[in-house]
Amino acid sequence: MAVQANSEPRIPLSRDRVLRAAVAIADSDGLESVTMRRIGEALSAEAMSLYYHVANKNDLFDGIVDVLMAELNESVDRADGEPGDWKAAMRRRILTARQIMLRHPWAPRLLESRTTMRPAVVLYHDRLVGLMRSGGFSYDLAHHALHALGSRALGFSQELFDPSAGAVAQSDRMLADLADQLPNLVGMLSEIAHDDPESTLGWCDDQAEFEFSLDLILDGLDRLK
Amino acid sequence: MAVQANSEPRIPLSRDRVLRAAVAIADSDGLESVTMRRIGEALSAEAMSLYYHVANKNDLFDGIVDVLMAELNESVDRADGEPGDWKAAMRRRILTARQIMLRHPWAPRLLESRTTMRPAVVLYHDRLVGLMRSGGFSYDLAHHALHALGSRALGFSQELFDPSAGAVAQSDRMLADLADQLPNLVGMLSEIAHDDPESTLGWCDDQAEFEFSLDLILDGLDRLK
DNA sequence: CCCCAATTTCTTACGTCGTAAGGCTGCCTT
DNA sequence: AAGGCAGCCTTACGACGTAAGAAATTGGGG
Repeated sequence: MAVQANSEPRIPLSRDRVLRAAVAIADSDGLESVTMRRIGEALSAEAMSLYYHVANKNDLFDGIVDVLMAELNESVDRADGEPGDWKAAMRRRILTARQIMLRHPWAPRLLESRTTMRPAVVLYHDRLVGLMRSGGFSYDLAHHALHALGSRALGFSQELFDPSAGAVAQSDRMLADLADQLPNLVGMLSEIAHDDPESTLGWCDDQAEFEFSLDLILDGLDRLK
Repeated sequence: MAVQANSEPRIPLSRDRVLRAAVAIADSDGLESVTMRRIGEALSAEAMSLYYHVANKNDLFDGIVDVLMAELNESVDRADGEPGDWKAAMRRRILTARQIMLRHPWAPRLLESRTTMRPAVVLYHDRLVGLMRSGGFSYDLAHHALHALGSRALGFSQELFDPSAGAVAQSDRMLADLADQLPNLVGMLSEIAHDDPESTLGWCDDQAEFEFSLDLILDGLDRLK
């Protein structure tokens, strides 16, 4: 094509620019819109040019995780240093991490899809173990704790039911049809459904449920200490 | 092409045959190998023929979930009826569900990817709520419990680190390099790593960790009852 | 039996994706 | 000045999901 006729002074590509463009696309249009050609377009370059800065799509996704986790670790470290016991410190750290995740709805799916461990993810968990150790945890219990928290340690929890608008509507109809087959859920939903009308955020569980579950686990660990 | 010269008596396609073929492919070669052309090949048919029995790939995946959950609900119901309080009953149900998940390593990823609720998934959770209700839970606490359990209710928990062979080897090298930057994890792993050599199953956390976390949550709920 | 209509399957084709292979260009060094 | 190499581009291939419509099969009524 050899466009570029417009005499813009061509900013050179770089891994960082590629990754940031990818994050921007994911933020605005979702992870499935993050495509080589689309990133190229955003950078006024050709898709194949990206391969000079990124080995392949897997490496690209790893890089996106790195960018995300850099932002997350920075925020989390900033929220650090305030007083409190291990439980308060972990709670603060995790809820701060959650803020970042809420800014990037694609992040949970991406993190779960990665098979290679990224240093920044490991580093985040190292700090969590540190907090637990200084709170009197044995290594063994801290290890159990990481498993028990799972993705909640990073501020999210995958929800099997997505209570977003469409899904709820569909499920309402279904529950009406199968009301007699699902007595317990029907009862539960009729009692709960309309109490917190708009606290859910689509992809994620709502904040109150997250905090409830987090505290349940932290308190449980406290008792085993 | 019009092969089929071989006068095999052509078994007609059906939604069920398509779905079962898809499950078989996922079991043997992974979810990413479940492709329209591949399913067709397995059934000696063309890819486009599948569309008469399945609306599109999304519908196909929904159908796979249905097949999976049918197997799961059947197993879970069979394990039912034995004595015990709500906690023992839920434990048994969930660990039975886990058995099915271990047979289908692709199931967690698939379930997390579905945005529409499938009836069989809802039904499974209805029974869980029923167990909790008969154990003295309020609807509100049962609701919290479902959130707290998350995917663990179905017998799995997504692990951020995949402790499979390759990843561990890579991480070992990384931990050696960054040992001073990750003091807590290095300490933890050196104490724990070689105690349970082969209890991990690759995609999933190992059984002991799962049960620890499950009991942590169930005990925590018990205390809130 | 044959014929017709409905059901089921196949053919062809399009647009999208990731990326292999290799060509062009301009700066940096000697 | 010449050569080299870093950076970017062109072209092309083989997957993928699936739209559109043609072909083949099947079952039922003369």
